[in-house]
Amino acid sequence: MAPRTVSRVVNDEGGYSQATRQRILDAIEELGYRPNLLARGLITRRSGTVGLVVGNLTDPLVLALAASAQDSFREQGRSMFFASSDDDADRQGAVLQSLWSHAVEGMIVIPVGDSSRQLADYSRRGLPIVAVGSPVEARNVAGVMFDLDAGFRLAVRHLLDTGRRSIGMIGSVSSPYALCPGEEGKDEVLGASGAGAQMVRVQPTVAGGAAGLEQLLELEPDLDGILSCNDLVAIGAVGAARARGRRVPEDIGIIGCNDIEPAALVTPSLTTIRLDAGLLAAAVAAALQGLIDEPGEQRDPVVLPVELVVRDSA
Amino acid sequence: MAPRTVSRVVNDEGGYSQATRQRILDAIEELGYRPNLLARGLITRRSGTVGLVVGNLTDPLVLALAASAQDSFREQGRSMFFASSDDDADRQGAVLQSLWSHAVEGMIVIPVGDSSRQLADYSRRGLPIVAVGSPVEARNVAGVMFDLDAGFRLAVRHLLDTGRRSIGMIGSVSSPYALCPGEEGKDEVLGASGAGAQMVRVQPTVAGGAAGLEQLLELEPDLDGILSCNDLVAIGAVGAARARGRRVPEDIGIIGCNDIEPAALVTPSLTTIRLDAGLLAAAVAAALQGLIDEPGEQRDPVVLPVELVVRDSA
DNA sequence: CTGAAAGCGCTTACAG
DNA sequence: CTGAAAGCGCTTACAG
Repeated sequence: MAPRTVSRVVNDEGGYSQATRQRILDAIEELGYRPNLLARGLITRRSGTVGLVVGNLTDPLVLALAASAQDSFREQGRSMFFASSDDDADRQGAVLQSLWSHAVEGMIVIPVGDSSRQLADYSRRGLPIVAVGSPVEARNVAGVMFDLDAGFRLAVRHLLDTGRRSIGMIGSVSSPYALCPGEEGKDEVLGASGAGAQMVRVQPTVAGGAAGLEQLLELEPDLDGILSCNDLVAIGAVGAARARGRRVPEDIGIIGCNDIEPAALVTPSLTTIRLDAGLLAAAVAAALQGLIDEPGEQRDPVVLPVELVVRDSA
Repeated sequence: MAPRTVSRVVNDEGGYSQATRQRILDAIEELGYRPNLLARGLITRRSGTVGLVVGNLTDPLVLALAASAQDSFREQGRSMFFASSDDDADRQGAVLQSLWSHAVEGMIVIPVGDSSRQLADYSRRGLPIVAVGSPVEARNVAGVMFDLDAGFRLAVRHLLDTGRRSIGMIGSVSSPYALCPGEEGKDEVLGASGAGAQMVRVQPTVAGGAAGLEQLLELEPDLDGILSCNDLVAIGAVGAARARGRRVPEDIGIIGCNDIEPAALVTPSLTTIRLDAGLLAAAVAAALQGLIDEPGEQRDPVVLPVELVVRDSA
C-alpha cells in the first residue's frame, strides 16, 4: 500500500481496484487519518485557504459579510482566515504579509484609506484580491462596491420631496470609509435644488452622531434634514436632536445608511439606505473565484444596487 | 548561502556574522522573500494558526468575541481561521475536521448542543480546545463561561424587589444555547419567593421574543415580569407587550441578556444582564495559550462575572 | 561561523 | 492496477 495509492483513493483519482479502495478506506477510518493540508498545499500550491481582512469590526455590515463569505467559501471547499486591520495601514500591511506567508489562494479586503499600492504589491505577485468599497487599479484585483452615489441621491431626493430645505451631512473621519454614502457628489445633487448643505465628519458611532448633529446645528441652526454615513451615527443624531427639543421627523428628518437591525427597532424607526450584506458577500465570493480561475485579468468593478427604506425618522 | 544559513537569520537563531546577516536581509528585501509557513509548519508541527468555530453568527456577543479573539491571537503571532457551524452538529463536525486537517494549533469552539463527544474526539488526538459556554469533560479541553446562574439570580431578584409577582421566562430553542441565562435553577431561585414562573422556548430573535410573550400571556395573563434569553428576544417581547396595550415597565418588567448595543438605544432602554465580550475573549485566548503550553492537563472551567444593568424596561 | 544531508507528508511524473 | 523516485520549502541534527 504505497502512499501513491492512498493518495489516489483520497483524491478520487480513479485507477485502483474496488478491493484496494475499500481496504484503504477502512484503514483511514480505523486510524482516524486525515490528509495534511499543509503538505498537500506545499506541493499543489493550493492551500485551500482564503483571507478576509476587514477594517472596523464594529460595523454590522462587516459582520454580515463575514458570515456570508464564510458560507460561500465553505461551499468552495475553502477555509477562511479572518483578520482585522483596525483601520490602520501598517497593521493591514502586517496582516496581508501574514496571510501571504500562509499561502492563501486569495483575499477579500476592505481596504483602509490610501492603501491601493499595498494591495497592488501583493496582487502583482500573483495573489488574487477582491477590494470591497474602494476601487483599486491593478491586475488581479477586483472591486465590489455598493452604488452609494445612487443611495445618496435617493436620500437627498427624499429629503427634498418631503419639503426639507437645509440639509446637513454627517460623514465619517475614517476618510474613504468604504461603506458610507459618497460625499463628493453632494454639490452636483444639491446644486439644482436651491437647498443648502453643510458637512461635518465624526467617528462613525452613536456618540459621533450626537456630536455631529451639535456641530451641524452650530453651522446652520435652521437645519431640517440630515444624511448620516451610517445608522449608528443617525441614531446618535436623532438622540441629540431630541435632546435639543427638536422633534424627529416633524422638525428635522434624519436618514441613516446600512439598515442594521436596530434601525427598525429604535424610536422613531430609522429611514435608511439599505446595503444588502448577502448580496455583497455573494458578489465578493464570486469575484474572488473568478480571479482564482482566470488570474491576471483586469476586471471591471461590480456595483451593487441599494434601496431607500422609508420608516419614521424622515 | 545555504538554506540553513538563511533559516538561521530569518528565525533570529544567532550563529552567523553580521556581514552574512546583512547580506541575507538585503536579498530578502530585494526578492520580496517571505517564509512559507506551510513548509515550516510541516516540520515544526506548529502551523501558526488557530480556529474559531461559532454557532449563530447573528449573536452580537459572538462578533465581539471574534474581534477580541483575533486581537489576542495576533499578539501571539497566530492567524485565525473563522468558521460557523450554523448551530448544526454535522456542520460543526465538518468544520472541526477541516481545521484539524489544516493543522491548527488549537481551537475555540462555541459548541452546538450535545457535541461534547465530537470535541473530545479531537482533543484526545492532541488538539487543544477551549469550549465557550458549555463545559466539556475531557483532557485538553478548557471551559470558559459566564456566570449565568448569578445573572439569572440578579435578574429575578430585581424583578421581585420591584414588586413583580408572576415571572415568565423566554428561553431559546437552540437548547443549551451557551450564552443565555441558565434555566435549570429557576425553581431554586423562585421557590422561596412565592412567585410563579412559566417558561417557553423560542427562536432567539426579535420575532421569537414577540411570539414568546404571546405564549406566556396565554399561559399566565397576570404576568408582570419577563426574563429573556437575550436582548433581541427582550426587544421583541417589549414590542409585543406594548402592542397588547401593556406598558413597559409599569405593567410588565422585561429583562434581556448580553447588553448588545441596541439595548441602550431602544425605547424603553433595556434592563439587561451584561456579558462582557472583551473579558470573554481575553479569558478564552489565555486558556488556549495555557492548553498549548501545557497540553494534556485537565482544567477547571473559568467562570466570568456578569452584572445587571438597570435601565428603563424593568 | 557555515553548510550538506535527511525528512516533514504529501503529489507529480514516470515505470512496471 | 500499483509502486519507487523525486521534490514542494522549510527545519532538525550533525559535521566541518
